[in-house]
Parts: sequence; structure tokens; C-alpha cells
Amino acid sequence: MTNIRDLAREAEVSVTTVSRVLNDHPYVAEDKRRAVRDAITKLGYIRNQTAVQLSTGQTKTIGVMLPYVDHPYHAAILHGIAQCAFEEGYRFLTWQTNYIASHEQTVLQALAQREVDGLIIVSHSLSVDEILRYEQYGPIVFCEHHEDVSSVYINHYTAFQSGLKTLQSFGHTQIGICLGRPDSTNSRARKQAYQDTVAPADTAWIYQQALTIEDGADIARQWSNQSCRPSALLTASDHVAAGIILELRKQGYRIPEDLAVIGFDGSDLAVVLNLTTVAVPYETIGRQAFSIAISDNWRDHPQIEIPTALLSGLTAVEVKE
Amino acid sequence: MTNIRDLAREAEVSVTTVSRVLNDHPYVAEDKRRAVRDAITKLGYIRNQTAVQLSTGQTKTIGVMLPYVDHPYHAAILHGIAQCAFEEGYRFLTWQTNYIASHEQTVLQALAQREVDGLIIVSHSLSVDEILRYEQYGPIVFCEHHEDVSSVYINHYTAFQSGLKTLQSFGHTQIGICLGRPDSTNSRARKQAYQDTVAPADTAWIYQQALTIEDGADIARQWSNQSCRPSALLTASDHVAAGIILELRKQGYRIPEDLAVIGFDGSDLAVVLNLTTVAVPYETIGRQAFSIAISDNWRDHPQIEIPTALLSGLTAVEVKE
DNA sequence: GCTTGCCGTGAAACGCGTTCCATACATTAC
DNA sequence: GTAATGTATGGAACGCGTTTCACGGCAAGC
Repeated sequence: MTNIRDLAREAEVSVTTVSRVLNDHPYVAEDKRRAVRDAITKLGYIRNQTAVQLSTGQTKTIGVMLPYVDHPYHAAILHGIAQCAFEEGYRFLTWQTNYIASHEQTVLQALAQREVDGLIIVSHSLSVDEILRYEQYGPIVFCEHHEDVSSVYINHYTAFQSGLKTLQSFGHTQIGICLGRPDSTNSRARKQAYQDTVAPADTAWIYQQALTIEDGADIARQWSNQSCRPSALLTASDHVAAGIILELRKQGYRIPEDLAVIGFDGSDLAVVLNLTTVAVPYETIGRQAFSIAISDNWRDHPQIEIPTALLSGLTAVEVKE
Repeated sequence: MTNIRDLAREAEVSVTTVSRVLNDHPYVAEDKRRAVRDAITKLGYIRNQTAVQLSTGQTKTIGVMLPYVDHPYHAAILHGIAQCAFEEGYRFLTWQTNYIASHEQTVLQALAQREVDGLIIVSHSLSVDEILRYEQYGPIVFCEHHEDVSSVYINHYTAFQSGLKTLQSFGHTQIGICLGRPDSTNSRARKQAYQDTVAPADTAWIYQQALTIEDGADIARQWSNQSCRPSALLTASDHVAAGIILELRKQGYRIPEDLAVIGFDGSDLAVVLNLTTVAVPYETIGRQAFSIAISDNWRDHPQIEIPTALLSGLTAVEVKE
């Protein structure tokens, strides 16, 4: 493997001059520049990126911590990150943590070990304090709202509230909700929105641990066995909504007549099922998170709230008396 | 930032000994080992991974080239890669190319520049020959079948044939197909299967450029305007199938009575729509591709064929006369 | 008693590009 | 005419961990 010292010898210049040519620095005479270029071609030189990284102390790489790369919304955030990274000449390393604390530690360790210049945390199970201990090593941007932390987020409180108010405006008073991981920041905000908007909350109408299509089907069965049921359900994700709808249709119920359902995400599933859903611009979240991660004002802990929009479908329509 | 020389000074040993302790090398006396460990704690030393990479010439990183990170099947492959990478102590860099040649070049360049130890090519637009020119710099594994190339793939010919034969076994003789990118390896194999199985092929029943839900809806409109229509359709993906089914239902057609539809992928959409589909174990593809990329027999160009399975749903059932 | 071989340790070279600092000449400014 | 700038170039240090080689000590083998 030829290196810049070989080039210098071949072109009869110093390594400094070679480096200057490589980096398009001015202050190199045209003939020497050409000599170096010729040497590069002749020897088939290719820059060793690792050496550049060691020398400059920059990896031009951002790390991404997320639980699952193949979940639609996380993939959408990743898509935004990928676009932005390419535009800026950055790469990104993805770590799939499955919400396992030790895996998340590995990611933080990577920041400390200077494998990446910064970190985007899409979702996590470690405490924010624990994560922030690593902020001394570089920018850490969350895709969730936390106080005094760089973050790009949607306001789950208002987003959930808009879903609930939509159901209310359609005449529903018996409204239930589905939540994902019970103790996540998002779930807490959503629960609060529920308690503030549809008070007093009946805990039997809060369905926990709703994450997948299967969870949705479970909830549907739970619902159909209840003596006192809600007439409308705001779910935690389109997947859950899909599971509910499919299971209930299988059981002969009609949507939205027997149960109005609103999803969350604005995914492909929503299109297919003509689902009313709270659309979240995940791609934008990814893009914004990336730009904070590479900006130099990340120490100011910028916070960017991304608005959501209610997407009308047929699974929640006005109740006809 | 403290480095191993600082540690050596603090622990009053040589840098070699420090390095040995760091790498759990034997041949270090217990007291010196402890002295180094103490120094590490005292000075808060953290290994600089970039320096390790430069020194060892290994990045312990695999690059992944794919067109879109947020397409379900690519994300599923990524999921497999992510799992395997974590287990093996590797990281992976993802490049989203959008099938743009210059972007794909960037990825190949990264291999040459030793940013990654190897490359997994999920899908590409550059020619195989062009890509293989970079094999001198490290392993390149394809997730598609090509001769004399390391690859993990599903046999699109037999997979498509199984779909076509299923339709035939249900009594269909008027069978059409949807293809994705016209000149991709996959499309060619699929077309061949079609021509061999449902001969003679009517080109009016080959719908090209079928990639998204919207494309599916377009095809549905095309189909409904044809005077001579197929009674069954084998699509290129569940997305396309979903688009077709939704558009036709909107127009008042019944599935599968008016048109039997089989999807491809075995995605969430298939579950939701109760779609008959050719299920592909994408995760397995990712895992296998990864293990080839880090194995040392990649120069033998191992080829691994992954089997597919037909998943029965309600969108293609026996034709009742 | 002498050779082999294992254990333990360190100096120095290596991988490779970047950059600080010094030097030298050519302009431009006052 | 002299001082201040700008252009061009190179030597050497730097970032930092790994690894080769050499060497001293000690125990087992014959």
C-alpha cells in the first residue's frame, strides 16, 4: 500500500506538499501539484481514511442508538439521518440495542472511544442522567423531549390530545387509549394528555404494553370481553391499531361503528387500512437531529419541536345518531 | 486526553506492558498489571479506537450499501446484519444510495480507503464488474445471485415459479405479473420464470416499474381499463399487491373473485391484508451475508441460497366455478 | 553443567496523514 | 529604501496503540 511518503519520493516534493495537494490547499505551485497528481495515478495511491481520522481527531461519523432498525418509524428516522449525513459528507454507525442496557452502554462507550463524533439517541432505556455522563465526549441528541438536553421531538402531549379531541368532536365520551412501554417518556406524556382531556380516566380503558400487531389483537380481545367498553380508542401506533381492527373485524364488529380507532405514526399501514392517524414526520426528526449533532452549538442544548398532523381516514368518523 | 504513554509513566512500566494489559495478554506480572489498572482508573483513560484501527489495519466495521434504509425488506436485512454484527463485536456503516451511481461509487471508495473491512451490497445499479474491481480491497458480498461472486440470495426464478404454480393450481390460466426495476437481476429471473411457466407470455400482462403502493394503484387502473385482462396477478412486492387490492376494492371489484393477487416478501402488510404472499426470510439473508463478509474464505466466493415459502392468505384462493 | 524454552519487560519502529514552525523569495506599501 | 505581506516549500513533531526484536532471568531436560 503506497502512502504519502512514497508519493513525496516519487514526485520529488515533501510530504507536506503532498498533503496540501490532497487537501486542495493553495500555496502549491502548479508544476508540483501536477507532479503529485501524476505520482498518485502512477502509484495508484488511495488515502487511508483511518489515518486521517487519527490525525484530525474527527471521524466524520455519527452514531445512532435505536432499539430496532426494522421498525417503520425508527427506519424513517434513519432515512432522514442517512440523507442528511450523505449531504454533509458524514457516515453513520447504527447500533440496535433491543433496549438492553448493556448494549446501550456499548454505544456510549463508542462515543468515549472516539469511534464517532456524536450520538443520536432515537430511543433508550438507560436513564437520561446516565447517558448525559457521556456528553463530555461529544454531542448527544435525543429524539425525545427531555429538559436541558439537545433534542428533536414531537410533543406527545399535544399530539395525543389532538387525537383525543378529534374523537370528542365526533361525539365520543367513552374514550380509551393504548400505551407502549409503560415508563417511557412518551407514554407518560400521553397518559397525562389522557387524564387532562378525558377526565376522570378509567384505568380499565388504558391498555398497556401495546407495541405490535399482535398486541393490538390481544387488546381487541380484551376489549370485547369487557362489560363496560370505550366507544373509541386512541392507539400508540398504527401497528396496534391495525391489530385491533383486524381482530375485531374477524369477530364481526364494525369499525368505526362499534369502535372508532385512531392510529399513530402515519405509516404505510394507515394508508392501506384507510386509518385515521396522527402523522409524525419521522424523517424530519432524523434530519434535524443530525444537524444538531454536527453543529457546534450543541452545548447550548437546542430543543426543536416538530409538529404532527391528524390524517383523516375512515376508522374514526362522526358518530351518526 | 490521556494516552498509553501517560499510563506507562504513571504505572512506571513500558508502553508495551500497558498495551499488554489492555489486550489481556499473558506475560505480565500481576503487580504490574494491577499498577496499570490503577493508573487507568486514576487517569480516567479511554482507548482511542481510531488509533487501534490505524495500528491493526482493521476497522471491525462492515459497510452496507442499499438504496433505501426505510424500505421494509431492506430494513429486515439490516436487522439481520445488525444482530450478527453485534454478536461478533463489529459495527456497520450504512450508505443509502437511492440507486444513484455516484453514491454507490462513494461506498466502494470507502472500502478502498479502508474505512470498512468489507462490504455487503443489498442492491445496486452499478454493474457487477465495476463493483468487483474493488474486491482487491476487501470482501464484497451481494444479496443477489451473480456468478462467481460471494452472495446470499433467494432464487427469484423458483420463488416466482412457486407463486405462478400456485395460481395455476387454483385453476388460473390468465396470469399476469408485476416487475420492479426492469433491468435488475431479480426482474430478469422473474420474467424468465413467467415465460417458462405461463407460456406464451402476453406482454400486456407484464406490468413494469411496480415498486410502491402508488404503483400498485396505477396498475390496478391499467388493469381495469384493459379489454383482455388476466384473472390473477403475481406481484413484485406486498406493497404493490396492497396498492392493487385497495384501488380495485375502491372501484368495486372483489378480491380474489375478480382478480386473484399474490404478494411477495411476507411483510406486515401481508398480515394486515391477509395477503397470499411469497415469504422471504430477509433477516437470514442479512445474517448470512454478514458472516461471509467477516469470514476468511470469502475469496472462494461462497454462494448461499435461502429458501422461500408460500404464505397462504385470502387474496388467492381456489377458483370456484 | 549446558542447552532449550518459557516468562517478563522495554526500546524503538510502525501504520499514515496533518500541521506547526521555520525559511526563502517575491511583492506591495509608505 | 526599508518594512510589512504574501507565496511556496520542507523538516519534524504529533495523534496513539500495536508489534517486532532483543535481552535478562529462571526452570526443566539430558
